[in-house]
Amino acid sequence: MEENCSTVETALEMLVGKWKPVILYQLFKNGTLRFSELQRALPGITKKMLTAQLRELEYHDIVHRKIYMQIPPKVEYSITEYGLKMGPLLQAMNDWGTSHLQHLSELYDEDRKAEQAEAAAEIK
Amino acid sequence: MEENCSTVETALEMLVGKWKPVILYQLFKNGTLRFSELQRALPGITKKMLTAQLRELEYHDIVHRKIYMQIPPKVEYSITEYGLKMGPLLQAMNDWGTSHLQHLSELYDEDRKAEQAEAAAEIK
DNA sequence: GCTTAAGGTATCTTTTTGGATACTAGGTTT
DNA sequence: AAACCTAGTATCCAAAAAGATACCTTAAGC
Repeated sequence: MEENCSTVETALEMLVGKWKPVILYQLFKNGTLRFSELQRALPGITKKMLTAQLRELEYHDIVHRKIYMQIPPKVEYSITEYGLKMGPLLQAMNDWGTSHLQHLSELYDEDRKAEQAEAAAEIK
Repeated sequence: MEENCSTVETALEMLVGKWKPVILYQLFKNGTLRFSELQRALPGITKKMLTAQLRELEYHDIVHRKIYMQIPPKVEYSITEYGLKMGPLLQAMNDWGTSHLQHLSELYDEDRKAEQAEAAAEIK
């Protein structure tokens, strides 16, 4: 590991904020989506948030924004070629996250079960 | 990738919040540190924040808290055995972050250079 | 000539996060 | 008896992030 961890934080910037992971997920899955399609795919997101997150991803060269000059407007978003390189990292994070969820449930479900057993014993 | 991305968010929870990466970095590097040693290693962090971050890491079974019953108090923090398994993921994030920083600087430094060249051309 | 459409921006309010400061316990040192 | 030590809590306040809502554009359709 490095002397400081600003690089980890850089990686994190790409993913923090409640919406970026799911935006990336949608774009990785569907290839190309219009603004309104993304909005529909992300129940509860506001235009402001969606715009802000997409602009950050665009700045970082992860997402490409293609504007069609027509009215009503049409804008399509997709993962850039460079952005595709994030795939393995996202996959690794997803894998770790998956097994971590299981770890947590084993950890705390067992506590819960133990408490229930205890409670049951007291009733007797 | 999975149907939703809550697992990625789980992975992120372990790392978001300005302090967790550097706390983990210190503990991975040094093995075991007292509360006050961590505080010294993290210039600017308050006790409140340090405590909060450590408690979250402890809840997730990433960090172990060992209390010595003595006065003045002594508490040592270290990465759990389970937590060590995060090492490769942290490394992968660090690697991606490192190369991404370079990518960004290439992207935007070249713009700057191009602008400077343009400006120079206009002066002639 | 009013409405609808898409992709936003502007403004305000709420929520979340982080920080500053003061306080605690109780044995040891001065 | 006062001061110091460590590992915290408690309370209050500021800053940042997120959300709600209204508004803009310009062409087409009714």
